[in-house]
Amino acid sequence: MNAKTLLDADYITRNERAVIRLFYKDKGIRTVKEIDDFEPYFYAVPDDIDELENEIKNLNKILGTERLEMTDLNKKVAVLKLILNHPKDVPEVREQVKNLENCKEIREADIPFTRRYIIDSGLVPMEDAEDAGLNVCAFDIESYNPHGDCRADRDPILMISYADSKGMEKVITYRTESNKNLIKDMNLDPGVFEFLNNEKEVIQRFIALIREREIDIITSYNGDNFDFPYIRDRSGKYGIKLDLGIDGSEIRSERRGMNLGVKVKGRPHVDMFPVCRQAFNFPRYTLEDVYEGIFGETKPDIEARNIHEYWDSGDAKKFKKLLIYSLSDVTATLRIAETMLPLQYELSRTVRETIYEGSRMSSGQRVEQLLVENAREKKILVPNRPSDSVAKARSRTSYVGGFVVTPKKGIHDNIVLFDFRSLYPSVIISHNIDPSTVNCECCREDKEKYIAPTGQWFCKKNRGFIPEILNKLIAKRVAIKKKLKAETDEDMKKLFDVQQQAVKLIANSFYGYLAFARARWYSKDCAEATTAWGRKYIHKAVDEAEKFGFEVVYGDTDSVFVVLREEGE
DNA sequence: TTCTGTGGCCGTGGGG
DNA sequence: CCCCACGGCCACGGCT
Repeated sequence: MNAKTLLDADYITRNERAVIRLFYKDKGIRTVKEIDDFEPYFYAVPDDIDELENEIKNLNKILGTERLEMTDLNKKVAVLKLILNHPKDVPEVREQVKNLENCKEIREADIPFTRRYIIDSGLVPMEDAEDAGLNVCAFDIESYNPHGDCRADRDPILMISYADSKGMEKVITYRTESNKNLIKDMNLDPGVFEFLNNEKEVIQRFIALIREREIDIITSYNGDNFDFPYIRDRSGKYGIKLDLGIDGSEIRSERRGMNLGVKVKGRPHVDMFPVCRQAFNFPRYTLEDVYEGIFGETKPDIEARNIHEYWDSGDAKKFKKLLIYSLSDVTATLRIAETMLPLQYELSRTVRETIYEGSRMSSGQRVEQLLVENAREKKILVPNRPSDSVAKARSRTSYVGGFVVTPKKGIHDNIVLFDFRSLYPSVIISHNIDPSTVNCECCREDKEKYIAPTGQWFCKKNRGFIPEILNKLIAKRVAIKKKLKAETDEDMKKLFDVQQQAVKLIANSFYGYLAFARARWYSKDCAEATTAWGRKYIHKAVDEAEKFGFEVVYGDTDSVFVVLREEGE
């Protein structure tokens, strides 16, 4: 309860200026810090910097310019930093500047304002979250579905279940003609099961609970695309504002790829469905399957499509089953959240992203975020995102094949799995694999360079940006593991373990990032060189293993399965 | 209120 | 005429 942690950040407009708001939990108290002296900016790469500066003088909404020398891949370039008054002006101004005669291209004009602030200020969201006494809750709704699928314009919410990290559990529902005579005979704990008069009261009670319990993190299972939109739509019907934000603002849905994300201001909503889908490799990701996959236990379940029957049945046993099912869904969600959040906190801290964003990021986005942050320190110009057509063309190009060993048929005992994904970071570091060092002019005639099996060479004179960051990450992991070994306190051990896991996850994603078609720092040459060297070392390891009587039964880009053959077998 | 997924299939059209 | 590069379109999976 003694620490201060940054939960969320946004900006508002005051007197036509953007004001950043930082939502903290500080020694158990909510605080908001406002920053009113940070201005949006981006860079223009000129053909002729004097001419460009002249052209820009004719544009409105630019507060000022600054000449800077920055690095673009392996070249030094003079750029103009354009400082604006308000982030909303960026899209318009960047189009104008892009079209100026002396502007070659614009850079870093697509980094959202609050993210830019967090990067530039060095803030670490979720720092010390474990000591901030965060109140976490989970919620889940059941809705009426006599027509099969339920639709918020037609079918009411039947109950909202709630559970929080301080031990409160609730199923909030309402009396109807079919259940009113059952309730008193059901022997339910009135502290858990609340029967109100109607759906509207249920929603109001839910909102009140989030506020009264001073919830800091709201978790759900698919709340992004089901529960929150559903409650919001039903609230609208009754004229209730779903104002769960710490500042009294309503929840907001935003597009994130093909799905939605639901944002609650200052009280981050973390949806466990996308988190689990990314963290585990299960055939299905229903709450039931994920719960069983993680904990090895089944939970009480009823067929979702029959919920309306349980509600309408007028049968005490059936109705109770529905209540218990609803409660079990929310306690399962909370348990999953409590298991998954520590790593999510750490991943967010590692890439310095709010937990709302961090918990919804792909591994590629995490790597990219880390690179963008480090680029600033090193005065490196961040490459632009590829256009759709460039990304599509990239993903169409074929790659030199990975390491493949045709599976040996049969059932094998004593299988040992060698995972080579963890090999790639050291391959990248030790051969200085980077978009700025590949086939560099400075080493063209030089014998002293790293030459990949695929023919590309990598600079030995200048350290690449990506290998440097990766090296820092690996060093960080070694240091954490050292601390973990020496630690005796169980809580601290868990924290260190999560820290090293987060670093490992991100470090192991660098190779995939280089091959990722939408990456700013995409490099086919680098990706191919990495796997080619990787294959070389795998073959070496396999040959060694075979000398000692092991046999490779299956292999792919990432791993090799080896068995030990007995003498004479 | 600067940012928006990804991969596969299929029809089209231009170049060899 | 064939091939392939390109762009448009669709589905994916979870909640009830």
